[in-house]
Amino acid sequence: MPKLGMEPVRRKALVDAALRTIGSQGSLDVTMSEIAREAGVSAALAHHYFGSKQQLLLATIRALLAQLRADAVAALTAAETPRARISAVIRVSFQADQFAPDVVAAWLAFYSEAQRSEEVRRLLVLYARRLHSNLLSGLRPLCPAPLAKQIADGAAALIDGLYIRQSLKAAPLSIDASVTLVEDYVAGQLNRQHGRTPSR
Amino acid sequence: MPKLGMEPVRRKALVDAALRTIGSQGSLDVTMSEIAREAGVSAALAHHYFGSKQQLLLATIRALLAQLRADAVAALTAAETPRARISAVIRVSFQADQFAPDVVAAWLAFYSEAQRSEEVRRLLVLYARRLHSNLLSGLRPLCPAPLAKQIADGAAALIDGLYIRQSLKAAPLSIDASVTLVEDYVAGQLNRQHGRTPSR
Amino acid sequence: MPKLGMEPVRRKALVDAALRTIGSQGSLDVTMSEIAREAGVSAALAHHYFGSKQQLLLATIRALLAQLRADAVAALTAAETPRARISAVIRVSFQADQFAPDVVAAWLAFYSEAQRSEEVRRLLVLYARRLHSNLLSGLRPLCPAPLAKQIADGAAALIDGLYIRQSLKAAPLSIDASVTLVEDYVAGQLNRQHGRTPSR
Amino acid sequence: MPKLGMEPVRRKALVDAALRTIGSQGSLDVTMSEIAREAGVSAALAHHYFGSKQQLLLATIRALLAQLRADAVAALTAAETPRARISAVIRVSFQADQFAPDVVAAWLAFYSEAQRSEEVRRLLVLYARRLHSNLLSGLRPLCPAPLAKQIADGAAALIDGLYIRQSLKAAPLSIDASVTLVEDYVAGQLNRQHGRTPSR
DNA sequence: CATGAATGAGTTTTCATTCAT
DNA sequence: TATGAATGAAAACTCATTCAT
Repeated sequence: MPKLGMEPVRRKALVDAALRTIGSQGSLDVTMSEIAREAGVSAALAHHYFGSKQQLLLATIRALLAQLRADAVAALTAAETPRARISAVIRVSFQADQFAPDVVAAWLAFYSEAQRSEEVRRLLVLYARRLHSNLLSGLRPLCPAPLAKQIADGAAALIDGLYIRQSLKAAPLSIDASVTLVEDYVAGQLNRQHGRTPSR
Repeated sequence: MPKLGMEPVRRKALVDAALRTIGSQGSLDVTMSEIAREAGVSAALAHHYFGSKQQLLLATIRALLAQLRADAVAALTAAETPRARISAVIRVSFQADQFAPDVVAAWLAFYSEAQRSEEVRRLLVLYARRLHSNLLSGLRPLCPAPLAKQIADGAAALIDGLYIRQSLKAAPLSIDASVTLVEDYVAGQLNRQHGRTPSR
Repeated sequence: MPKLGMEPVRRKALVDAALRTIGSQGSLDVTMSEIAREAGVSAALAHHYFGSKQQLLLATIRALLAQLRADAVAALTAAETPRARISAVIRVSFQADQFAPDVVAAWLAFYSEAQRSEEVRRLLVLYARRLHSNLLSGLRPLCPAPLAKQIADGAAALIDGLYIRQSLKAAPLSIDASVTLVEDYVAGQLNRQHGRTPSR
Repeated sequence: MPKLGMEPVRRKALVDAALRTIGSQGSLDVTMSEIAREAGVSAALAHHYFGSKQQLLLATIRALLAQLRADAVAALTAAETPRARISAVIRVSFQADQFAPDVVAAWLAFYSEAQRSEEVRRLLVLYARRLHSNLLSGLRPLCPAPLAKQIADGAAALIDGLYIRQSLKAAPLSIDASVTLVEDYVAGQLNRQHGRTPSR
């Protein structure tokens, strides 16, 4: 008995299933059948709704980024000072569900895919820019523009690097330690503006 | 025109071809045929010498890491002060050939593969440990152990993060800028030891 | 034009095709493509339904044995005296469709495969046991247990030996001659119980 | 330092290696490389001497049959009465080295191959005829021609059947029991000539 | 005499995708 | 809306065979 209005339900189920499957296998090399089975539908249905595996993958990445953006927006809205905005951005990046091994593995797979798919690349660049600009919005009031930009670059890289290292599951830093590391970086760099110029 | 003693020649040619192919496609999803063609031999020969695709891939990663290690050893040997050791490690990580888009793409692919292959994971963990300990060897004389460890963690993550961002090819930091970023991080953190304890 | 409920139809078609192909080639070294072509479907479909070549092969042997068993059961049920049971078992073993060159060739191939596949071996041992016990059920009322067992061993071996010789297609014994040979063996051995002990 | 007169040495080594390899794997699906390795030479050399895998296989069967024939000739020569000739033939068929699992497995593989190779078939037919005629030479003096032929057929089939059952390695009859079984068959049939006609 | 080097042809297997129902 | 049926295309891997040395 086909129900009406199933489309959004199925789409979401499939996107969720895709994320779970990719996360648990740590690779985009999952089959449509696996994803569909995980979602409890046939592979043909996944095709019906998304047209192709690539499209389902893109939808999945978009969903992940949308979630992250929503969390970031919420956190930024709640922050009352520039410094608090910075901390909010950092915290969101390491919040439990984003930093879970599955999700980290999925992120990695997406980065890898970005080498081949211009569209995936575009999405990740978007995320990178957003992270950068979110950090910047907190840093700009606190230091000169060039330094703010540099700190934002560094903090963003640090966050991504902690993700990648997390994916190795060896000597993994805890969420707290990760947050501390980035906070310290920002603090250290903000401090420097009053001291000597950068080394090297 | 078969010549004798071709085995090492072919092995190297295949490993090099694999790295090039993986780098240019940004994925381990390259076929043995592609790699073999790139190396100018038949796919059967690649199997003959490496037994399986997986083994050729492992040999490729090992070669990449071996090169990196050799460079690091050379750089560390030449360094005369602890501070110089740190800079040497940083510089090696961003030296032109390692930071080339192809190589960065290959790295990313390897990280992704580590999710599925215990052996690949082991190799990357090894690299991570080595980077960490190389940094530590320069940091230990300069600050208390806990701080040294933390800075090493941060610098390593920063390096990896700059790699990952490089792979997106958007707003890419130059080699120099990348080196500066890490140097500044280390400098900033070493500075902090005289101030208050890390935030949080 | 996909129809529903094709699975059992295809499975049977593939098993039949496998038996025909193996029989006509006299070897398990047939390709999935050949079998699939014979069944009028794609090789991919054969994999879809059986998972692997080995599984299709096993299903084929099982089908052959199941047929044989069904025939034996029917024949045994119809037999009214112990002696008739023995004759029934013998007759079934040489019934036209089992003794056809194709089927004999397939049997041979299966025996050969049993050397490598524990599962195939198990199936053939099962068949051997059944043949033995079917013979025994007729023999037991007619002579002491040890002799019954010996006659069953001999008759079973004789049957198998006639099969193997049949496969050479040289100086082939007819079905009737084969049946007579085994019947005579049984008769001769049953006779002996009243005479001297076995020679040697 | 190539030695002269190596040809017969290598040929024998390869044929022996082939028999061992086929026996241990229970199949003709052994590779030239395996055989060559077992013989301690390169696969190329095997080709050099035999031209093709098929030729090496044929040489191997011929060697096996030649050995069997030599044993039979020796045993027949030693036998002084017709009855003793029969027993000699039986004994040779079950002598330890022929009845070893490896050799039995090889035999089976050859029978299977006979379905595809006319040449292999010819060789096995030859063996079958020889066995038949060897038995006949002992039987002819003891009973009328038609019965002699029938007993020879039966004994030969019994021998082959015991081989095939041996290959299953389940409830295997010992060499002695196998010999007894055939002897009893012959004795029983020779006896019958004085009694009633065959049943059925 | 002997072999390492090399490959073409072939086989199993996987999978995204299509289609009729 | 949903799916079972079906396949073409591609990929890893194997192996007998050839050839130059």
